[in-house]
Amino acid sequence: MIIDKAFYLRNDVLQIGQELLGTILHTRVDNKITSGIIVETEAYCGSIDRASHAYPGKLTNRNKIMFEAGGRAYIYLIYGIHYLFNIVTNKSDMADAILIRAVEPVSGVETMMQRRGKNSMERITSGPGILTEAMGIDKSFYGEDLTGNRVWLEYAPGNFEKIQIVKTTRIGVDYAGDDAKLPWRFYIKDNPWISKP
DNA sequence: TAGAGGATTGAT
DNA sequence: TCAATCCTCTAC
Repeated sequence: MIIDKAFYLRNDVLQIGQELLGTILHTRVDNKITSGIIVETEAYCGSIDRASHAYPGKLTNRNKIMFEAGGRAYIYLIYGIHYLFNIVTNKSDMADAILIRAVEPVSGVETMMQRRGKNSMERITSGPGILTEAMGIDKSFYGEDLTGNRVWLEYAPGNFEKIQIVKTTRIGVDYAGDDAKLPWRFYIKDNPWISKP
């Protein structure tokens, strides 16, 4: 079952960040469908979180999609190299978003290995910058509706009930001072696909 | 309009 | 440990 708009529009980015674990992310690029179970996320809250691009409610040309209503994709380039995929949540003017840091490949594995230039499944989607490459996500997905037919999410019945969620600090946000210590990174306990330093 | 730096990765 | 690499933001 496709995850609908109401899921993303709730005013609780931390709750949504955890509920996304175990759901399935799909993309359709070049008529090829790739899918993966979301196993690692990070929450960013624009109004109170110094690690967020939208702190403190700052609207720029880059992050403006975060101020739209939830259920859209926020894509941006980091270090001039990698695109990162974020899910916008909450109602309009509330700049909350969730970074997808890792997925577990489910289908379209051949396509993902090909895009990553690898011969094995090892580490083809275990990191925010490489899962976008594997799934064909680039800047053209900026603002894409997450209930459309290029990228969408789906509930995986039973998954959420059986997983254990680990809460810890986010990665690469040392510049955010005390907010870098917030336990807003979530991942599935013992899952081999989470990103590793 | 120029300059600094980043929600990362992979090779050394 | 460190370079790659380019877009965005900020200040002049």
